[in-house]
Amino acid sequence: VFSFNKAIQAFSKEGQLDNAIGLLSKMEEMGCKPDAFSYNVIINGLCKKKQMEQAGKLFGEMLDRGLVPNHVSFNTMIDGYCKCGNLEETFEIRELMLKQGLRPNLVTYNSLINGFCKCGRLDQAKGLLIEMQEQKLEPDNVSYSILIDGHSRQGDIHGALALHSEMIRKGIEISVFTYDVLVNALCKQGKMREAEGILNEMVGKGLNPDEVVYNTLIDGHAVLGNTKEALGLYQEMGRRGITPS
RNA sequence: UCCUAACCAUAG
Repeated sequence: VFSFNKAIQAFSKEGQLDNAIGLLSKMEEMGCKPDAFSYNVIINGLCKKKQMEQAGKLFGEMLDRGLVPNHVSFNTMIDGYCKCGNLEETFEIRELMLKQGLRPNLVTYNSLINGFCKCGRLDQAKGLLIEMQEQKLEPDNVSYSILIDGHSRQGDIHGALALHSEMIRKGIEISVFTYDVLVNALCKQGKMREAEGILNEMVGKGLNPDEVVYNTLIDGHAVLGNTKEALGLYQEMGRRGITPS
């Protein structure tokens, strides 16, 4: 089963989902029962391609076969529906999940919060943040990155920065990824000085800025027509040993 | 071995 799952993973990664699905019957013939993992990988591939009808079909097939879906199975489906903007379906999945005796976990909430943020439904996203805490789940740096980005997309830079402060207050780790989101939020508002302040903050904390931070800053300057600054940052990235893509 | 977040790239 392990080997077949590896192969299914390989096909899925290449986007060759038909071949991956073909392996399900093949492994069956050879006496290897596909497990939830086998299905999860393929369903995730379909979700990434936004083929939710197919994903739902396979999910149903998994249940019909008597396989027990796990957190990853449900989270994958929820994320898929979120990415397609079909938030209604996520409630159905959540119900199914509870019927299976599974409580939403951190990834479930993060996926949902992302879905609502990307649809501009920030209030509901924040409601989910509260709900998860009521469930004794602590939001992590992913949760906050999603929300910071969500506020940024709505043009609410103050809300975004408030979340940054909240992370500091709560002692939640601010990763390079989170800094990328913050820098992007400021750049999108044309607040280049502040954005570079964040860059300095991360360097001050001993974190290594990555290529994305520089891409973000360079793009911010480019949009404003600040060629000199953009070029300066390009050179700075070289000095830091970052290879531009 | 499987699930969640960011930039350039929903390119006018």
